[in-house]
Amino acid sequence: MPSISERPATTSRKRSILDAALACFSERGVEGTTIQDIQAAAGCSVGSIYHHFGSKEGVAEALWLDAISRFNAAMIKKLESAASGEEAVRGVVTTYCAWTARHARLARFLHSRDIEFSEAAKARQRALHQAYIGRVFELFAPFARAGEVAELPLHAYVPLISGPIEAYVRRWLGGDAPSPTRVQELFADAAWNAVKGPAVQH
Amino acid sequence: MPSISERPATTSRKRSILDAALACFSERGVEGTTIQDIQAAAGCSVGSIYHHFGSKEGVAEALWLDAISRFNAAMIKKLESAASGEEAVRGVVTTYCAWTARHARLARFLHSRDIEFSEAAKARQRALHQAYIGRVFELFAPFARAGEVAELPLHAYVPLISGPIEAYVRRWLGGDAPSPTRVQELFADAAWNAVKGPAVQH
Amino acid sequence: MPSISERPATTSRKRSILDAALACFSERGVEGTTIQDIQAAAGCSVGSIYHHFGSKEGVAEALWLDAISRFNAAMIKKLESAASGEEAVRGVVTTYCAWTARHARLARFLHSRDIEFSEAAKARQRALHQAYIGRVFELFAPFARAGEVAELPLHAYVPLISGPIEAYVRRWLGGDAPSPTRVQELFADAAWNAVKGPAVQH
Amino acid sequence: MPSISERPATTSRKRSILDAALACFSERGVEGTTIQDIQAAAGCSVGSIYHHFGSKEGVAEALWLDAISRFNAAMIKKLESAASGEEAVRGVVTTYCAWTARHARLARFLHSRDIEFSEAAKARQRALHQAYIGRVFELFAPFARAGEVAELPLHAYVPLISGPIEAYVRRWLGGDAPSPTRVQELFADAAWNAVKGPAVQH
DNA sequence: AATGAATGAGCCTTCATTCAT
DNA sequence: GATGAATGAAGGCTCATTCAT
Repeated sequence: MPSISERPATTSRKRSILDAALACFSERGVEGTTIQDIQAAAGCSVGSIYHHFGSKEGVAEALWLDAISRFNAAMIKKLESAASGEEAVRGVVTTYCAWTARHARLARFLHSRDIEFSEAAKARQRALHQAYIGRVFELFAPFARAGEVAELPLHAYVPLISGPIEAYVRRWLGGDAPSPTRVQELFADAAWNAVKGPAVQH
Repeated sequence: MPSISERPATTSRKRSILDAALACFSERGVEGTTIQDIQAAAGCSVGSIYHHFGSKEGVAEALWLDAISRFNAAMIKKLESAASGEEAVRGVVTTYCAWTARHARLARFLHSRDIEFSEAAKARQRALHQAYIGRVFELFAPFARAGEVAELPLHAYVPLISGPIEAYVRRWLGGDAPSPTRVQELFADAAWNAVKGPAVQH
Repeated sequence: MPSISERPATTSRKRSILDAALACFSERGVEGTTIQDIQAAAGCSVGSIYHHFGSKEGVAEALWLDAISRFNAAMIKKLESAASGEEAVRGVVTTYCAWTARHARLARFLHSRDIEFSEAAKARQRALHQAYIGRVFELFAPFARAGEVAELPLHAYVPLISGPIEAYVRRWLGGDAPSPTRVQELFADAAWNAVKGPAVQH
Repeated sequence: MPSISERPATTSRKRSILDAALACFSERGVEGTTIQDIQAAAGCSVGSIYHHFGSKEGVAEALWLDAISRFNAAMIKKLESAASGEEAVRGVVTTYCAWTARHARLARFLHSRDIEFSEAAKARQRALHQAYIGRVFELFAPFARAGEVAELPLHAYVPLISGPIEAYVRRWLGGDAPSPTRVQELFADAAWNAVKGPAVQH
């Protein structure tokens, strides 16, 4: 089972290339960023990027998987400390807000849909996602069994809980809305209302 | 005030170029599509595209504004027939579902964020959006005044109502979830719960 | 059946690119020649080469097939006028000499083995070769039936007749031997001796 | 005078690099082979190749001179045991066949013409060749003086004797003809007929 | 002797755009 | 309006070579 924990530290050169790439990607998009851009930002040679990542796509993929791992780790950590269904659901919304605010560029990168990843990268992502979503459902299971959380179609939970805050954050990242911290309680309410179960007093 | 109605009829050549472009864009993305691709798909010459749209970006922009206009028109039409706040809110969700299902490629194109449009196009879009959102609030105003719809921060309404179904549809377009028609009532419930006002019996 | 005749005249731009490529290839080899070299020699743009030939390899292949066609045509023409087996065999040697002397750069290009052609090009070459070798055996058939030419393993004829002059010419093209015209009668004798049949007075 | 004998023993590391290089060269050609390819095939580091050979060209040159030395040694050994002109000439053909069959990859490498060697290497090669060809003519001299071998232009001997079998072997190496052992007697006959002198009964 | 990360000049190729017909 | 050959700037990538360890 793929690990959900923080990725191990990479060599500083690899790390600095990823950091430089993120800066470039969030300024000009992935397609709009050239290898020259990354190389100049990282203060290394073109060859070094290819030595470590094989291709420009390889850099984007490494960054993508890295970002997913970090996000998942933050979310799991929060859920592991939740003592009730409500706390868990509200935690998803607030953690989404907090992580996104702290890692705005990484979040923008994860939201961008102008990348076509290799099959290998997508497979790796699916593995990460399976491990992640499996753990999430595992953590929610007790609350579901207790009737705190309603029984809904499996694919409905995530959109119902995260959809509003995702949509809001997208607008915020695009400069079309104020900071999400100002609405997070409101959106946490909505998320909880959308999935709370029969055992909860209405 | 920019028109919200259906796009004006264009020459059949322009139309066929837009159709070809949409097919290419949804297969390979905007950046991934070349003028040659569009030209081959439309069965015309390169020069013809430049004659009608001036540039590749011009094609994407025309298609973008066209899609927005069509979507907005469908939504406004639905809202104009809503007799209550609940009917209006649920109408947003179901119309979003229905339009997206009927125009999947166009929806995917609108969802893609790999385009950097010209200032002129963005201005035109803003104008369309202002007209649209203005009309939407105009149509909701009576229900808000009657307390059917809650008073919330302005930027919260759209994410709360459309966020879940948008998130779901994104997954569906990506092949990761079943057809949205199966969950649209559930999501309409959630939308209504999220914004219904004090005048409504809970 | 593929034509053995001279290839039809191509547009002058294509022709001038092929000519420039030949000049470059014979000076620096195929691997050693860059697209920039060809472009500069042809006085055209980089794009124009790609427009007509698709790739650097495409240029080399077109030149290769062109050279083969021309050589084959010259050889067939000579053989069609041969009235006896001896005349035909000696004709192969003298035509080889003459064509090679007149088209030294093309001959050097055909002799170079530093090219790896595409399957499509190799298939086209095989077709040309089949048509050529078929016609050659057709023209030799009467002399073979008459006993003027000996019965030998099929794969032995060409090496026995052309091998010595080919080896000599290779040395000449490499600057290691005098002009082949000075030895062509000697090599024609050897070729005829190697394949003449029982019906010939020894 | 440069030695004609078998190459001196090298360290096993140098040997394994040369073997790996030969394998790569015969699969992908010299230009098509990278230092990385050789390094991977030899199971050593990039630096090690540079330590031993100085450059990629240095590897090819060492292999080239090694192959030439080996071939020459085999040929000289055969000629030293020839008791007559005919035996010598036939020996050239059969030795060419045998050596080529036993060292197919090395033979293919010697046949390839996609290498541009350094002046130093070419000088070394010329020296080897002078020593070799000098020894060959020395060994043929008695037979020539006795009239067993005809008086011909100097540059004609090698093409007349070796040309057919070279041409045949080239086709065999290219997969276009059966094993040369099946025609070697026939080609030996032809070689002898091409150069036998007046003292021989026709 | 061995290692392999780092370098960077240079190459092939793409593709939006132009313009003469 | 339509055509498509021509253009050339710009980008991704390769790979021989170096050098600190």
